[in-house]
Amino acid sequence: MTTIRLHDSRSRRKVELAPLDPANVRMYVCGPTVYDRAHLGNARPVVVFDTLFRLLRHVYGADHVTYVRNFTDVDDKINAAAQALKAAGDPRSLEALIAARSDETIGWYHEDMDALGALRPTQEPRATAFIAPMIAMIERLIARGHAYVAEGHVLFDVRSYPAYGALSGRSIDDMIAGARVEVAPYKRDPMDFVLWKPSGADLPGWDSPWGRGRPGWHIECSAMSHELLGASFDIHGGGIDLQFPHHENEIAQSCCAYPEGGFARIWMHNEMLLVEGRKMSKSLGNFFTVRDLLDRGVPGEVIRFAFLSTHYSKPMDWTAEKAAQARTSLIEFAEATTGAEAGDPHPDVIAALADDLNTPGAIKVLHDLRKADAKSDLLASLRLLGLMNVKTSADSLGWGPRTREEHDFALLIARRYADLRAGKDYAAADDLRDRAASVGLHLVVTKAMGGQGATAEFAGPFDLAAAREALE
RNA sequence: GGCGGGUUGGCGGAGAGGUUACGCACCGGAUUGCAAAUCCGUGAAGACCGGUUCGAUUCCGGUACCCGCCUCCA
Repeated sequence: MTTIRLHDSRSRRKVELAPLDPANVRMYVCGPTVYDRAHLGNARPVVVFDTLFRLLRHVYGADHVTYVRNFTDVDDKINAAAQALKAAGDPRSLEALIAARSDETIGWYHEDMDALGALRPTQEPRATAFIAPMIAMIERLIARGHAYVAEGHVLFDVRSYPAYGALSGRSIDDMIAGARVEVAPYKRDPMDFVLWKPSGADLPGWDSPWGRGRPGWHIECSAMSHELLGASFDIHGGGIDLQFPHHENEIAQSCCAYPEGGFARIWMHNEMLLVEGRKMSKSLGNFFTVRDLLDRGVPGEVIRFAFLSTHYSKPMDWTAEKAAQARTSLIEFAEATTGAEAGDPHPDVIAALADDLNTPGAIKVLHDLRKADAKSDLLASLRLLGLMNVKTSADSLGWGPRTREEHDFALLIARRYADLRAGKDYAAADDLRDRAASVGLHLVVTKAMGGQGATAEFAGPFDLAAAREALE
């Protein structure tokens, strides 16, 4: 069996993945807060851990991997969005408005991540469906002396857990010296964080032993991973920006509630997506959504390939140039696999992925396979990476957001161009090509159909009515 | 201020203490009705300063610069 080695953020070294139960390899990845469209940065961990999920399924069997990714639907930004609707006169209850907003956002998320070729995780729990387990875990933490009640809040006592800070390599005292912690009079230690907080009448809340309130951010992942994966599991993933405090707090909660469990064995963190050299983030306002890109005609497959071309542990700058290169490579692979039946992924591709998900190394092998004309190995290898799973070329490489009519029209013109060339009426063919170019349709000869094929690509804005007039 | 990561050829981007990464672009050649594509080939690197070594871009130390976290974030 293939040995998978992964870089463990906690021990800061590459370790061999030795599943607790090879018949059920378990992975938890922090998912989105569902209040708006996912931005491109949100998509990076989705693609990274989807690739790992695919590798695990390949190695251990598709039915022997459990991948859990949560939806955070308890959040002040969602509350704010719902309150704004209510203030605008929406008659529905706050709870109904929040549920509607979450449902809508989850729908968008699925659409957009599907477009990137990401498989749906085995389970996608919503925080609101796990309030009872969260309350139970908080009670357990209080009972074990790791949490305390103060002014309607329940707080985790970081001093009660000596290993606090181990994941992110910092000490409580160092962090306090940094003096950027929230000061609250009811905290025993400035680093103590909220497990439960009170909700006023204008906020969603659940009854609890500490009154009506809502959970803090971190407890949901601890509670849901425990419910769905157990007290210990194999891999926990997320963006590096979650390493502190989110993951540190998860560890503290889970390990104090269930010290015999040990929680996640391997911690993986993907580096950030940059735009113009800066992290894409909500607070910087430099973000655009996956949907923006898809609507601009960048295929999801191109986005995925661009992500895979940089190792997950390195920051990646999103540029138009990178997208163009990804597209070029994908077109080559699409043409190289035309008509092929998928065989097995090439061992070198597996080996590259098994070495801490070395996707750039895997892409190098793809190029080797293409040059060797190993079609079936290449196709299977591409699919293992989540590429070429849909009909390729036209649909996946640029025509996606076009309407059916535009698509059909482009095919018609390409067909006509190919026919003219086949009839050696080059003057008419060239004329058609020039006129097509003038309305934004790029006609190119392809090797399909014995060298008699042609394809049409949309190059920028396209006006179907004007094109019809010019070409028919 | 504390902690963590990075710096590779024109650009993107890996591995490995000594033998071609790879892709894009460029250049030369082949092929082609024209465009494009394709094929073959050449060249080009590892921030800076020290150390270890027969040999370092690869290990160790330092310097500079960049980025991230410490505040919602993937």
